[in-house]
Amino acid sequence: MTTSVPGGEPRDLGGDELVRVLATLANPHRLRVVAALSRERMYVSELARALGISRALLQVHLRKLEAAGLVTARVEVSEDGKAMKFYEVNRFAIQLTPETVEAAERTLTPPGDGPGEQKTKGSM
Amino acid sequence: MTTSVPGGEPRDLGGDELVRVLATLANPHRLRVVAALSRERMYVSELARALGISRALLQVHLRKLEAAGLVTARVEVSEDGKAMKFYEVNRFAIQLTPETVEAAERTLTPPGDGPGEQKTKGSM
DNA sequence: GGCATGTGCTAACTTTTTTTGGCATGTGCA
DNA sequence: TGCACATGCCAAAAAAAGTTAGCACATGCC
Repeated sequence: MTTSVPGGEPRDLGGDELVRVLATLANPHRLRVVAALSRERMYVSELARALGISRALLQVHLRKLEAAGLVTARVEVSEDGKAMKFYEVNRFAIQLTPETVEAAERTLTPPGDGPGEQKTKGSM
Repeated sequence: MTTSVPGGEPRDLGGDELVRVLATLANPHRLRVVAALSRERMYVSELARALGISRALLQVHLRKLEAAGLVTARVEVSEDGKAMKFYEVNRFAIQLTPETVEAAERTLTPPGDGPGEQKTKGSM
C-alpha cells in the first residue's frame, strides 16, 4: 500500500529495510549508477568509464546497491572470452509520506539492540 | 509526477534535494521522530523523553529534518510562561522508482564541483 | 534561594562511510 | 612475450555522521 519491494513479489518493506534502501540511494554516485543502469545494463569497467570514477570505488557502491536489492549482477562471457559482469536495476517502487514512514517505524528494530538482533516476536 | 515536495506547492525535487531528503530519512532516530510527530506534534523535551534519547542528540536530528524541509518548528509560550518549541511534520510524498531516480539524477550537481556551487540555470 | 521545567550551545570523542592506490588474477591477440 | 582489457581484493587515508557531556540561559513555584 505504501512502499513496494525490490526482490520477489511486491510487498512492503520493514523499517530496517527501508532505512537501508534509503541510505543506499542517498548518495550521488549510487544515484547515478541506478540512473545509468536504468537506461541500459552495463558491465563494471564500462560503467566506471561512463561515470568517470575508479573501478574500486564503483565496486564498493555496486556492492551496496546489490546488498540493498536495488541492482542485480550477471556474469557473462563475451565472444572474445572475456568474463564481464553486467549489472541491471531491479524493479522497485517506494512511496514516502508521513504515513508510510509511520508504518515502517513500527517494525524498526528497537533501540539499544546492538548488532545481531532479531525480532523475537512471533512464533519460532 | 514522480516525487513530490516538502515545502510549498507540490513540485518535483531536484537530484541534490532528493539525496538530502533520503539521507535525512535514512536514520532510525529520525525515522522515529517523523513517525512520532506524524501522530501528534510535540515539543523538544517531550519528544526526547518519548524516544528515550538526550535532548542534545535529538536537537541535531531535528535540525537535519528541518533543513531537509520534513518538519517545522513553532515556538509557543505555555500558560505557565515557558517557551516551548513544538515540532510538526510537513506534508511530503516522494515516489522512488528506477524512473524517478533517473529523472532526479539529471539535475544532480555535476561531480567534481566542490562546496559552494549553484545551478546556473533558471533566472534569479 | 533551591529545585524542577523549558531552551540553547559547543568541544571532543567515536563510529561509519567514502575514496585512493596498489597489486593479483584471467582472457585474446599482434 | 607484451599489451589491452576484463575481474577481484585489501589496507590506509580522508571525510562525514553520530553521540556524549557539560555549561549557559529563562521561567514558575515551594
